[in-house]
Amino acid sequence: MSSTEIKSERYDFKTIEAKWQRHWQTSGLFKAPAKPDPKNKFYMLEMFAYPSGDIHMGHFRNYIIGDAVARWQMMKGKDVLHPFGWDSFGLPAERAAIKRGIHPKEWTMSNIEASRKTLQKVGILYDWDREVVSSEPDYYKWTQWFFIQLFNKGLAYRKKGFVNWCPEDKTVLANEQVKDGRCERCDTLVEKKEQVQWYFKITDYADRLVDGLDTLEGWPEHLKAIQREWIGRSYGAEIDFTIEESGEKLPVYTTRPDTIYGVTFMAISPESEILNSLNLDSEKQQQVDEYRRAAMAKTDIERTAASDEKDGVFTGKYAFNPFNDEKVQLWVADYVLAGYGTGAVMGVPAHDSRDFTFAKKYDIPIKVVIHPNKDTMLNVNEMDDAYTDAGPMVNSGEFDGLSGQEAIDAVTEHAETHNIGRKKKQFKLRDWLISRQRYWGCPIPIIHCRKCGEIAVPEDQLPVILPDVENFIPKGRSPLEDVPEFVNTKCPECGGEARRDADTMDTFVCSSWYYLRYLDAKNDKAPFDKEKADSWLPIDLYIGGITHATGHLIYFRFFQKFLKDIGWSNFEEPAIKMFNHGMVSDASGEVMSKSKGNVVSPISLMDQRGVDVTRLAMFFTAPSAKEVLWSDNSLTGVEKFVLKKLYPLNEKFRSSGCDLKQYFKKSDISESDWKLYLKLNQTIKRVSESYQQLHFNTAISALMELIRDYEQSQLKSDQLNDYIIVKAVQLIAPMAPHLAEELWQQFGLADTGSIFKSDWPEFDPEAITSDTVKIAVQINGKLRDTIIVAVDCDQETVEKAAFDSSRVTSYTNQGEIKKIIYVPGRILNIVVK
RNA sequence: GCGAAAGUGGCGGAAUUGGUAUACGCGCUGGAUUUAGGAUCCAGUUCUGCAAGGAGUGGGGGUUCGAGUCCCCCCUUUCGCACCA
Repeated sequence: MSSTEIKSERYDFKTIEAKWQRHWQTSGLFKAPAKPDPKNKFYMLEMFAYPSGDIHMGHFRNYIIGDAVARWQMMKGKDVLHPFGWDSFGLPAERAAIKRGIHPKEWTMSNIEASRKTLQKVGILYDWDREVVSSEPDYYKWTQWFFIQLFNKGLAYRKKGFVNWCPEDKTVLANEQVKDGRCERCDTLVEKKEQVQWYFKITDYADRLVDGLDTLEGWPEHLKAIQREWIGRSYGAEIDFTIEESGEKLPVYTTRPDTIYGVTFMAISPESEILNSLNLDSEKQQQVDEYRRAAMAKTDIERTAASDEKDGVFTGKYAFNPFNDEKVQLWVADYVLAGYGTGAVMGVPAHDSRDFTFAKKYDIPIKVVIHPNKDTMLNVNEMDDAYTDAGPMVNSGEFDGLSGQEAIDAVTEHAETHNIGRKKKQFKLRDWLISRQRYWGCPIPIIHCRKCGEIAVPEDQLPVILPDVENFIPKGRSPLEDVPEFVNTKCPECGGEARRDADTMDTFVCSSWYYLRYLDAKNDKAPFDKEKADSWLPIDLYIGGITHATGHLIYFRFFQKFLKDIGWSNFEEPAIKMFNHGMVSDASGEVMSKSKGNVVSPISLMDQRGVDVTRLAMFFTAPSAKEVLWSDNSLTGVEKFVLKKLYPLNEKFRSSGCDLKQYFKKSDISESDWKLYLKLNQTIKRVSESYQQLHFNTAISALMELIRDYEQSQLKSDQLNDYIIVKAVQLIAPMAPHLAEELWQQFGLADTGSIFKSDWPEFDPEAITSDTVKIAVQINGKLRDTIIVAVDCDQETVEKAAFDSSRVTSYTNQGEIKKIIYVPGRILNIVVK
């Protein structure tokens, strides 16, 4: 007979778990009201999940945090909304379906079924009535509706451009989906292709996306920093250079207009259109064409890998610096990015490292126009890198002597008044490329008519249904292209022959608004009802991985802002608090993965040791934000605690019928009982604070201490005995819900309803501090003794008590007492010299 | 290279934010019980020292009566950005 079986005779977790999971579902414990009291609501949300069918330790951790918080908030009397749904469109489903030779829809739906059951088995409570499935027409109808709203405002548009192309997945990717020049999903090197694609004009919201971060006090600073950097706002000036002969304007963006007199060349990106209109000599033209071809054939990695290598080709043409009419060489160089600024830069080798490297390589003149300060001069021949800091301008005509922001402002102002430039703000953020050449996604609701152009599908004709097709294997162009009954249609404007857009949307579009659909999931007239949605918004706590910092977490903020602009919401930001939990790795710190064979399934663990034990073990191992190095040893301590201490409380309960709402009075109970009552109230305080910070590990250790002290004392008062037991069980309930609910019933309290409908314990402010305190007595800051005194004791009495100790006097006798510092209730420090 | 966060026993981690460092748990050591193993119970467990004592929160300096906590320099680790002009 194994030990587990012996234990389970007493704590039969399988029966208990099944019983309460059934009960919570049938009683609708987590059914949220349609409209809550906005001042007393809590919207708890974990990130939209792809239905993979199983659940790994990382998911498990994510979900139990959300579950514990939701249950806790419910006990605190809040109207709680805790919904769940499935991000079911996209590549993984399609890939899995191809592998198994079944349709993605079939695969998706059976996975959702399995995943939902798993979550229920883990005891995670959601309001399943609000479940959404992004690949179902009743959901993606509204994804299309959003597209059309954006389209109508000019925020969804098509343009030709160089895009990231993944040759493995045979689709284009957004900038956010390319990591280190590789496809985020399959790690294939991304190529560049010039194609017409759909974009969302997120750059229109760039300022608000940056500025809004300052209002998000509940978001981790680290995460906000990542977003700020990604959006990459910078201030500078655009300055118009002029091309020799043609006189054509060639504007450049610079953050350092104060270096304008140091320009010795200009460089244009190989992708730039300007190069086509330069009228180059045939020899130069050939060299330039060849360079452009070579540069564009390179992947981003190749182009950026050797970042200290800079190369380019001289075009044979010149441009004029509008500030001093100096003639400078015009180059093509692939270190200049096409998508940023104007796709051309002014080269200031003395004050920009990249320009410096480039100029050195091609013997382009270097001209110093900034000095570190008035007394330190730069000598071109001695420079081995550019001087990029601020400093007084020199060799700059009327601007000499100005420095820093003052210099920048003066130069910019000069440019503006002479109409040769202007103040400019730039962003690194690009528009969001949302079209994909894949089958399993939300169709783009646009009809292309030869006469009328791009026409949005009228709203009453939504959804544009994704047709059921046999052959959805990616081949480099949209599979829907080859479905005539889908593509061929009539123009809604003129009624003539027209074609449907055959691309599907990036799944990140689907997940940009799902949090709103939960608020009115069944609405077939609108994506949601504004009143209902605004009564729940914003999300009070949003839990998910930091990996989405520059993707989803920017996109959904963009959508919320857009909704506000079109009058569909009163809120500017979707989530007031964001929390990133740490990863779960194996015991040696390796990420768990199938190929490494180190994956621990939370499901089999829970089968063997119980859901609540597994939950508590995960909570206890580390604070939620930190990485967990999981080993099954993590279970040992909490398992003992549950089996030997917590569950056996049912035998210690005395059924005294105590009043849970009352506080005890010191005069009514014995001194030793009072001591434990103090411990209880300190524990309530500590545990509540721990929940607030999602530091469940310290909540558990506080409860372990309480139960330890409880067992060591024999309580005289039956009332207090029961009071402490019940409060302790309430305190652990959000983390170990089945166990707590079971004990609650065994205590005979179930008549009043679920433990999660009971009042979260409040500490008795009269019973936080004991009336005696231990004071540390220090000599010169070093602990020498401790004394116990009354809490309201004055300094004189404490000193007297301290000097009664020979351990203290043996030090004070060795010198003169210079000073005595007393921190009431804590420390007495005697300075001896 | 730039930016951010972190560094506490053998291990996971605590420390009311400047006030008794190492709570709670794991592991380990000794003892009890047991035919044995496992399980359980009791005691111990930062290092050093027989002890009194001394040292001690990555290293070095500083502020303070008092520093894991604040300031400066350095080292290490993790993460993010990486030609954004």
